[in-house]
Amino acid sequence: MARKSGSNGEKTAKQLREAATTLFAKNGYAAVSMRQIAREVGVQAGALYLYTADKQTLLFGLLDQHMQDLLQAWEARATPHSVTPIDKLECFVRFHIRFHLPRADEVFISYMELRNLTPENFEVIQTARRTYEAILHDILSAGQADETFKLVDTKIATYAIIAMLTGMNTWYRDEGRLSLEMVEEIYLDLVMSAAGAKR
Amino acid sequence: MARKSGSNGEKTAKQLREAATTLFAKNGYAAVSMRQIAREVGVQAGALYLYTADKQTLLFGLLDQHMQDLLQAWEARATPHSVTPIDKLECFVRFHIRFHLPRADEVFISYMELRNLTPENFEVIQTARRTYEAILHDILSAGQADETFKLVDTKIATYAIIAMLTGMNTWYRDEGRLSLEMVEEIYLDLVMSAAGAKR
DNA sequence: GTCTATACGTCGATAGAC
DNA sequence: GTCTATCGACGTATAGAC
Repeated sequence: MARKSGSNGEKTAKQLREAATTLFAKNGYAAVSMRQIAREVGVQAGALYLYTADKQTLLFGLLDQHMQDLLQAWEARATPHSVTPIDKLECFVRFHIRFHLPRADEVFISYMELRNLTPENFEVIQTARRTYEAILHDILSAGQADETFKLVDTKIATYAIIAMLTGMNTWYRDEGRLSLEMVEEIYLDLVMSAAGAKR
Repeated sequence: MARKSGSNGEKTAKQLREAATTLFAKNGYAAVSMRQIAREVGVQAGALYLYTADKQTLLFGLLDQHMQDLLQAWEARATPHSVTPIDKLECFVRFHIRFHLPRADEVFISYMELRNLTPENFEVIQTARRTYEAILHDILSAGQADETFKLVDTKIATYAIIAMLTGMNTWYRDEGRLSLEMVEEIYLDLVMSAAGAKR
């Protein structure tokens, strides 16, 4: 119920998000026109405005959804508080890779199109990003406190590890030399070593 | 000689490159118009075409210059072949940070605007980038061979280390908590640990 | 819900005066 | 070397028919 007879609005809305994600990732927000998106969806340009107030809102919706998905996915799989910092760090690394690797387009635009957000929208995304960074920073701080990690600066280590992990999306290809599982082990080793963790 | 009387073309050419770099970094290639750039330079839009064939050539020129500067700067300070892998890695890390940190805008557009290059221009930049990556990869491979480093995969370690180092540009501010020298030491420690180097 | 038609602005690039 | 003027195309977004 509550569905209008003969309409397929939900399907169109989904197609719109998918087409926008793909096109923004490939060509950039500013370089993609509403006409292009409409062509991909299979409707006329004017029809898109039934699903988004404007182009900016469309972009923000994609980024906001991505960040919410990320934080909710973490909450849904967060390890109990009883585990050691090393276990927590391993959990975080594996989570980060498994979440980000299959979402290349979303991750890409979430980093590349930040500057195309209005200041208000930018702040919302930045807040979510800081929340995510704080997860890793808390783990590193705890490990630093009980001397399982040896870090000069936990704040910079947080940035460095996230940059290292996310950089994976720039080179990883499904058909490539390495499977997802192998990539996970390799990065896990790099992160543990960088943190100075004894394993 | 060879300078036309009364002209200030060289100064304008330089201003054009600087304005384009700043604006592309801040707003993105696709979002910046030739009229905006002209306004920044202090000339009319038409006058820009005395200095660049078109907008694409302008972008490519900036990226190509940046990559050439990078590779030439490395050659100019390359350590003699006699040093150990650890010394070489330290040299590379310090070089990378000192080169990239003061060039935030150039580095930013060199990563963000790759997709706005024509395929031919993209290939030129990619080749230069692979040349730079090979420098680090050679160092890691040598250290792996003589067992000063302990890496699961030198190719991925290369990507990971460069991503980690370059990520610094997203958070570093001159007025921030840490000086360039301190950042250098912190990242050096992270890289050495990640490589499994005994120091 | 989707269409056509269109308002209205800006774009990259060029022509020709000075 | 720089200007003004302009071309033709394309941009976002809206109005109103169906």
